[in-house]
Amino acid sequence: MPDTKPDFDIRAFRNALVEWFRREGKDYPWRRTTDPWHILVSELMLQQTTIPTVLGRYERWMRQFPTPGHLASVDEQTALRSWEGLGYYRRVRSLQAIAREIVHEFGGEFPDNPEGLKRLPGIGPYTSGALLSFAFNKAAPIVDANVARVLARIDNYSVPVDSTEGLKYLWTRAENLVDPEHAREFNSAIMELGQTYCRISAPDCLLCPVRSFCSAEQPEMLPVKNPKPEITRVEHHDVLYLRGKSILLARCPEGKRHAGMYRFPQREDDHTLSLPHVLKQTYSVTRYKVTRYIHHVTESPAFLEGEELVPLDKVHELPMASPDRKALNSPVLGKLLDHIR
DNA sequence: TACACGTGGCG
DNA sequence: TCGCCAAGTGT
Repeated sequence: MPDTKPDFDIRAFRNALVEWFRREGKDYPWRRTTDPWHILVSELMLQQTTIPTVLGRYERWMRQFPTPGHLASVDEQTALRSWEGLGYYRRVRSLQAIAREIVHEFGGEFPDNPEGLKRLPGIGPYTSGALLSFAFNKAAPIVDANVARVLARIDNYSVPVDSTEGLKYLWTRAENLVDPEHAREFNSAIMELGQTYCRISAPDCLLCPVRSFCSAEQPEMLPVKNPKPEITRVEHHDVLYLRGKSILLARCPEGKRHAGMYRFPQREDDHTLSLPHVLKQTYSVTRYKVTRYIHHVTESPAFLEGEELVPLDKVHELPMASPDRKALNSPVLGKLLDHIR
């Protein structure tokens, strides 16, 4: 068992890590607060998203929605629009659902225990631990990709970290290691170690503050992960249809990708496909590599479910996924739109 | 359990 | 150009 490794001095490990963090830890906006609302926003933004991306968005979001009440009171479209470009839009729906629950059910107070937190949508074991430690300084474990890498290397652990067995091991190990006296600093430290010295490629073991605790023989080979699904190429054909000073857009249905967001209407009929395209885009979305053609349609198509004409001066208010926003802002479409404005 | 869910940066 | 990856969760 991980907690019974004979020559591993847990207290010394905690001290080395926390002291390193106090010396060299970075200063992020979300490390300057213990307000659970601020911590929650930062954690949801940071899920599968890089720190530079979040640094470019976090403070503006907090100015717009400084309390749960501010997000609870706007409509979903406004919330989605504010999240635009960050991806994984379910996160902002969860955030708004949580905000409304905090305001209307919990009198504005966050739960400070794992049972209460994990009942909230979008909060899993990682985010629960992050809130408990970063906001409430409680000795809750966290395991994210950084912690998994650090722990796998420290223990020279070669079971896939995304397997059931691997996850169980890592969470148990994280729970044993977390410093009960300095949970906030310890969890920040172990994550930051994974981003700096214990990085994925070319780890800098010579400068690592906990190198004397590490068993890794070939750190660059750890952690082991399960293989990823293959990439599938797909083609989409969409239409640009303008009438007066409006554009035809489709609202994505609930429960599907980009739910609640607006996109160019899709068509697969032979007539549409026979028209020359005004724009060709390629982009990746999860396991798909998409080639998307936008055809300029001049005769009114039959409107399908969820499609509506949107005045061009309102388009900027609607939430759109990045490829659609980029298409709309592209020079070639811009020229067409300017022509009728 | 395996897959869906976005995006941008980097080697 | 391409594959990999990031402070994961829901189903």
